[in-house]
Amino acid sequence: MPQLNGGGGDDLGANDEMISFKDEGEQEEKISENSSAERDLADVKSSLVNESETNQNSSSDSEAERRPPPRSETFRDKTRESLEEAAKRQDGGLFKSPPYPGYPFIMIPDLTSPYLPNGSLSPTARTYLQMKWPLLDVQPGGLQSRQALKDARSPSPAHIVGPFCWEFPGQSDLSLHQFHLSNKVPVVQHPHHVHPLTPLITYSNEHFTPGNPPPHLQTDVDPKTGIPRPPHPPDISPYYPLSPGTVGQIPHPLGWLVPQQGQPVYPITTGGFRHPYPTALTVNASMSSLLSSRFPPHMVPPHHSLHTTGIPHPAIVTPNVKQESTHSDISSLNSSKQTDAKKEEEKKKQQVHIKKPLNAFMLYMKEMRAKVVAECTLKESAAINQILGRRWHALSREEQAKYYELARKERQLHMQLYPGWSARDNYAANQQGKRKKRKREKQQAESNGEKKSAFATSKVKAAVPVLPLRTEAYSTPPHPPPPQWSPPPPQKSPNLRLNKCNLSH
DNA sequence: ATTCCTTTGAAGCGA
DNA sequence: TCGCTTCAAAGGAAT
Repeated sequence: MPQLNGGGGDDLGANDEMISFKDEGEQEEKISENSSAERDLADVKSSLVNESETNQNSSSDSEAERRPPPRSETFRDKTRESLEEAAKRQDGGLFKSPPYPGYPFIMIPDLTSPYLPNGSLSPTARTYLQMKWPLLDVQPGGLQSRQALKDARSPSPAHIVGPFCWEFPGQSDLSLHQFHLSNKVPVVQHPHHVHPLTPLITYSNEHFTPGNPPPHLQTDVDPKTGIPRPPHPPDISPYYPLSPGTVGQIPHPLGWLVPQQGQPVYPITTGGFRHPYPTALTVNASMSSLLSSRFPPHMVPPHHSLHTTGIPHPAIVTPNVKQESTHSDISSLNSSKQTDAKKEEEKKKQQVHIKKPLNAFMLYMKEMRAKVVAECTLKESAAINQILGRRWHALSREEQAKYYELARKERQLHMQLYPGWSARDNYAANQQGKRKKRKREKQQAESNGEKKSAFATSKVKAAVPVLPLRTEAYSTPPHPPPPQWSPPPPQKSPNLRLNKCNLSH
């Protein structure tokens, strides 16, 4: 693990960590991105050659099919214009425009040591926290930034890192930049998607339901206990953000993504948050005590999917709750209550699923996915992940180190939260070797000469357009690839579906 | 409805 | 210790 200069000690910010994201670093970031994009491009081009040679029968008009049909721009343009105008007016300059359209506002400042030696948050960390939790009040030291943050908490969503995002029915494949506001967060997001600016470490976003009432309408009472809760869980790291059940306490960054809610999530309450990870990588005392009191040392009982605040922890997934409970309730009326109770118990046991902490790459993916999606027409995660994998390798050591460090803290916090948890638990939980067999079969098939991945030979691949390629989503590359650019590492399984990525670079 | 695909990294497990 | 496997996320596609 590379040692990061997390100290900084400079109240001006951790410059070393901001290289890629500060103003001048934006260029570097662009270069980096362009390099990776260029490399992607090169790969894709070569793939194109190969594919066009070997797969000439592939459909060439599928891209046209995939494209949304031309439609009236009036509403969208008007909306965009008015919103842009509003955003321009309200943009206090806190968040600068990204290098190019389609580049989300992503800043990864010094994650290793967000605290300055004096104990205060470094500006970059503040920015990061602010980014991750736009509504979070991370007290800055400077008056200016304080004011900026204050502005950011103003009721205007345009201020905030806030991705303005409207999804129009049938426009899921829109050129995203058409929706960008001043902050240009290129997200057209399905309601259940996770915005790139949401905390990286959201173990489970599935629970987030846009239909939740706005926070200010929430009764701040624990639904289970009926005991009033503090507005913010004081001991929960924002990196373990509140899962859906928590939306009531803390406005979710995606709050404004759901226009139909119509309820602004502002103003927000301040304070209550702490450092993303407890100082010195430990859960603070109060949290530890809470954990120790609520979490058995070896396993987390089902009801402990609720966190110390009664908030379900994002790492705990309780799928398939749905309406089955009601079914069972009904059936319990007819059948033996005891057997039903037993069944429910077993169900609950099965439902509790503490997910693995995300590794560095997963964190990176989570953050960058939306960006790649915005840059390309790709939507298939498999293809996106290929690109992300390349970009991951294209990252500098320092940049990767940030994610490694983040992942390390993630694991530590996970360990603190679930002392008895083991990855093995999730092994057994799923199908017991099903995939093992499949993979073995697959490998066997590969060894028999079937070298193309199933995906590559699927209908999807046939539908992947060779040409033309969508160009409108990409802007002209602001910078040529850096001279130090080096070819990407060999891919495990090159996939031609990357062709769907834009090649206009 | 479920599984696959695809990526990297962490962790488990058998040899 | 080594090598293999699973699982984290993601969502379209395939089954």
